[in-house]
Amino acid sequence: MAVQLCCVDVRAATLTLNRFRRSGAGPNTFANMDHQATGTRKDRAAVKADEAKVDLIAVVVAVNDSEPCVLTIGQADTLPSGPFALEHRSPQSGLRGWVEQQTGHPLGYIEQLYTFADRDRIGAERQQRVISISYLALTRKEQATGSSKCGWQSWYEYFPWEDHRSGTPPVVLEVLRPRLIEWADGASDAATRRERRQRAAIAFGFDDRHWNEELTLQRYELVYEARLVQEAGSARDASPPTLVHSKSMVADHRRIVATGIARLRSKIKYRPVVFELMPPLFTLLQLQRTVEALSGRLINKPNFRRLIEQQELVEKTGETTAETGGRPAQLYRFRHAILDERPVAGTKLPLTRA
Amino acid sequence: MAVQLCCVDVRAATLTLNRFRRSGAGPNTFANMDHQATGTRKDRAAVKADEAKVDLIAVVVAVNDSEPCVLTIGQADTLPSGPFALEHRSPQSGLRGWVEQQTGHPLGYIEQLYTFADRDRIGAERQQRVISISYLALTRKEQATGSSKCGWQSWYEYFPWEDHRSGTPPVVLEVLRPRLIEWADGASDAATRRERRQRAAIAFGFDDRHWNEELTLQRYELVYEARLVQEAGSARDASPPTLVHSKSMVADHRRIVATGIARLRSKIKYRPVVFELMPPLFTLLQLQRTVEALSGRLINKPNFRRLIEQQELVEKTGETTAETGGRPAQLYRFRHAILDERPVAGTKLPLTRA
DNA sequence: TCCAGTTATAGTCTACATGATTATAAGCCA
DNA sequence: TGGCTTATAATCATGTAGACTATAACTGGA
Repeated sequence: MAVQLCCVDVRAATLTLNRFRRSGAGPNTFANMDHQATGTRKDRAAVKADEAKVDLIAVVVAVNDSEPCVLTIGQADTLPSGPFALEHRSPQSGLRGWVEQQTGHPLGYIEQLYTFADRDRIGAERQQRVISISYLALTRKEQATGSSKCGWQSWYEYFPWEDHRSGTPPVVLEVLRPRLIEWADGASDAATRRERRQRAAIAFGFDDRHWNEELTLQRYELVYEARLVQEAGSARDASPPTLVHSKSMVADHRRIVATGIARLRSKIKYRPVVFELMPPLFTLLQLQRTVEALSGRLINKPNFRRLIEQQELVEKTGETTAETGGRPAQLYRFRHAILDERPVAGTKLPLTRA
Repeated sequence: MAVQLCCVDVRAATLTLNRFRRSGAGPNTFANMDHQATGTRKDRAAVKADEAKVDLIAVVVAVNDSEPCVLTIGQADTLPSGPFALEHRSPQSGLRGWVEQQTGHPLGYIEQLYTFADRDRIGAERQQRVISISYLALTRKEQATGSSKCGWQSWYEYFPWEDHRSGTPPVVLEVLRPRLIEWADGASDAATRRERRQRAAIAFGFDDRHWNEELTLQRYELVYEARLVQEAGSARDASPPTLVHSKSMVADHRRIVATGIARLRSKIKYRPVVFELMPPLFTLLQLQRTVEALSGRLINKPNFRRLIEQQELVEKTGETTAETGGRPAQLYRFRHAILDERPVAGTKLPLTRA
């Protein structure tokens, strides 16, 4: 039990983990649906087995002016997505099509995030399962064709507690901490109380622990479980929860964004994916600011430069730019060749928490 | 172009990458099907859009006597799998059901590997897409209920070039290297020849490069592209390829196993998943042998012990065992508590290649 | 013109982790 | 008893990460 709980894939499978926790602990809309559905569906299984609708959904990320952004449609509360249709050659190409159609934005780098299948979204009319394959895409804003159908939102609008570039944001200690402690103490048995407190402390770095920027998904799971975000819903709850101020999204889209952030924050440390978000020419400080925007924490400048330069990930162009205010900076470009030279060339970054 | 090619997710998406390469270069069964199908399907799309069969498929791993094994059915050439049916509460539970039914083996730890959707498996009768969600599962052999329906196969039967515990295996330098060079030189243009040579050198550590055990999938992709494994097929080929001696599997199951191996080899370095494969009590050498079995390379003993002990991942039981031949060894157990104490407690292992 | 402020860039120092190696202890078996 | 096995402790050299300092080059305003 403990074994399985703890060793589930950090990246995204925590979802399953927490679903399990929820369904085991008290009334929850999702968990209930789960049980009901299981009963009624079994009869149908023989008739119309294993048919499913497959959705493709994208977390498209860009960084502009040191602000990491995610591409949305609707009221800035929906991720671009669409069904995986037979005419699509591959899910990736299908995703490109949907995103371009809905936002006018062409995609470059795409990587699969996670396939969500255990949430109980049932097809509108018939008893049908919906499976969502989520993807992380990296681009630059400028590549947009000026379509106004879409919007770029700073991802810290949805996760204000994730930005630690100017120190721990007030919301963490002033709002989240007391609320989470409240939530922890609201558990019926002592074991759960202790476990909840510890989870919160680990995820948010309470009690002299260090902040770990990669735990974005775990943190979202916590505020969700503690019903501090709108998506968690407040129906049938005796004590209406006071929400933490943050922008919400439809369905579980915010959770998917959290999954994407966590993946990206982890990945920039061992693969040179940051460059997908950079313009062709850039200064080292611009590069640093981009990494800082993504990871949500500041980096020591000399160390950053040293690491980047000694890895031969970039090369000088000879040109300089004076747009930075102070002494003109060298303009660098990404050395694409590095990817052919070294096995799985990593971008080591000075982001290893103490 | 180069950007996207190189930055695709190493873990599994290399599949897409290489599919792309193949379809761009010469006749290939898969690539051709791709094109044909795209044409005929488009008409149907409006009528019966986005319906799909979803398959669950498992790479179940166990280690016995320093031999890493994968659970198979049939002629040791098939992974346990089955359709994701409406009666399944979640894909994980569905997978557990299928594996237990087909092999009699209960599963503990499960993590999602990758969702394959772009390969052109079409439903037998009707034009229908098949999506496979693959999972990596870790257990121990003893947990089997003695069902004879299944078989455990050393994964080095399928990938003989992956075991470097007694140095570089002869097959690499004596067979693979010349064949791959042959294949590289068989390309029509010089650029492709150079690129192929470099890919082979990186993946297999030729030309004084270091062996990187995590590149299992890339290596399989190479031998597949060079048509050195049976799955690649030899029909319609002027020069019948000479196969490298290795056990093959149905469809793309071997590729899925390669994906699982790569994931596991990477994961044991930063998360304490090895313990899922260990008995409750074990000696440090047994633990080391297990890690060595998985990674396919030897580890420095004192360093391994130091790393394991200082991370407080294990604790002494006080008991000792004399079954090891020499001086009796302390029996340890995994400290499950560590998972609650530390954020995302990692198992650092002295496997960082120089 | 000079100074304050900004950024760029080079270099230093320390602590610690890693890799390689050696030494000693404790059992078995011939 | 001695030689074999393995366990376990300790040492040493190397390299790297993190923190810090110093200098260079430009802008804009007094």
